[in-house]
Amino acid sequence: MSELHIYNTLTRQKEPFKPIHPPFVGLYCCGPTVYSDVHLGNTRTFISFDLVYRYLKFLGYNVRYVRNITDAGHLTNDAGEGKNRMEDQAKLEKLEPMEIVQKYTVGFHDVCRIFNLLPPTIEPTATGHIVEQIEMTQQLIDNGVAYESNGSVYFDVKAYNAKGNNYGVLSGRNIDELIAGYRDLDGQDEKRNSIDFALWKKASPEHIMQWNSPWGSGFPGWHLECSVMSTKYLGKQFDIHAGGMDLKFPHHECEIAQNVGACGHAPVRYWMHTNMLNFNGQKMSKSLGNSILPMQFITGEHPLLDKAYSAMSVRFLFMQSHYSSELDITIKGLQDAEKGLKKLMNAAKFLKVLQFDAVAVDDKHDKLIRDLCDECKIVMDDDFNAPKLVAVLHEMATQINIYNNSNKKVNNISQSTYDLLHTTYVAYLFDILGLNDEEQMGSNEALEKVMELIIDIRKQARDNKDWPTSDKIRDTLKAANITIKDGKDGTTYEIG
RNA sequence: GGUCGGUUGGCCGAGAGGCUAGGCAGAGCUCUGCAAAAGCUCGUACGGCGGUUCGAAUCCGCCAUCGACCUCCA
Repeated sequence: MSELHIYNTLTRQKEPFKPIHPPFVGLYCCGPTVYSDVHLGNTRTFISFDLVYRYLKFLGYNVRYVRNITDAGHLTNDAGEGKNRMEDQAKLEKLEPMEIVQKYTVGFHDVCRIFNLLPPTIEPTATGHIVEQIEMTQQLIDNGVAYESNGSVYFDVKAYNAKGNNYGVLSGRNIDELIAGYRDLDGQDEKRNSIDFALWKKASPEHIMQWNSPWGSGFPGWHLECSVMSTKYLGKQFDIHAGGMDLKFPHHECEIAQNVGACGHAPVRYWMHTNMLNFNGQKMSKSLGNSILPMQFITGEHPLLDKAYSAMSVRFLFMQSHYSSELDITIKGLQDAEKGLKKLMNAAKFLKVLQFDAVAVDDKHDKLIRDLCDECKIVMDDDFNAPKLVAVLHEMATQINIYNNSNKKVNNISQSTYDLLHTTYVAYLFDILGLNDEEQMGSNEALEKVMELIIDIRKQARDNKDWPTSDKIRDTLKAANITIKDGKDGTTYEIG
């Protein structure tokens, strides 16, 4: 039996996965900032860790999956001065900050549902943990690695390193080089060193989102909430921390420093980072005009898209590349994914109607099927290798199709192998890759009855060799986006 | 400038010192009133130059090239 290995970005190697307190596993993923729509790259990360969550559960672990909602406190330097994003956006749209938060949180959850993400077991918000953030800030001051300055509190990176710690362990940076490379930004004069980062930020009177603290009225710094919430729900040391590669520095680096500074030891055993998403070879960004929202893929309403693509096609496209690889989305890639997914779903349908009828077990073929089933676990155990799993599923689909073509009889493998094929294919395709059959989901009874009738009428016409009528039905339906499929065992239809 | 990753067949994308990845496209075939759909079969690639080795796409070095991060960002 293989065992799960995870590529740990902290140690830069693949390591066997040993939970701290089996069978429990703590998994933390940096969630979205709900001041605007989640974008697709963000979605890729969440889908990647949905896969991780699903697979850990499949392996029998009792997983607490925490994914936060950042609804306060992030700073932006766009205008040359520190401002609260939530507040900026609120002014633009003339809404209350919490209205913005609510709107985009709901939108985020819609996207999660459509892409078939399992909800995390806890989804804490930053604004719901202000007290804890103040407490951790105080703890860091007490421990001598943070200082108050003009109503704000900063993490003292040099003092932290002087205690034998290493700010830069995760991202491979060196603080002297960082200090040398920093450009001047407003508010730097409050800091002892340019690399010090805010734990608590003083709020000017016009800030709408602010809370009282021992240092005056203000709001928490960018990195603090994740340290606080992961510690609160997963403990001072937990198994897996996940996020996008671009969060490695400074966000995750700061998180480590905060946790070590407050608790005295490293918080996370395995760090996992997803790679970036591009569109037509370019980073997806608003400024380049190639940013497409997740929902726009579903509706097809975007100039760069030729048509609508289902959420499952997009999810499948993601599953065809490893989470740690860059992924370039193209129209061709979307089309390919659509077809590949359909093939896998068709095989799942065929699998349902196969009948077991072992006339003579062919040991060689029996082994072939068993090996394919075993391969599913082996490849997933290898750092969640979804693309390879997809390849194995395709090979299984071919075997299923061969049975389907031979009178739907499974006649050369043992009953137990047949059962294994059945459970394995379904488990990995639906439960682990998290794909579902959208065609089936979209079906409704009334339409099915109508189609049954139409197909029957067409059959009569065909039996009478009334080709004009039969072709008219086929062509008219085609124009209505319904494809008639004449098979060996009768006619079926497909929407789309 | 610093840190870290890529460069695989027509396209996408895994793998990794010798053993078929897989998908899409393409070709052939089966089915079929025609077509479509569906299915089966086939294809032998690893940026360049050196080196290590019995053997390298896989390891080492150099070069070229693309990109990410270093500032909010998944």
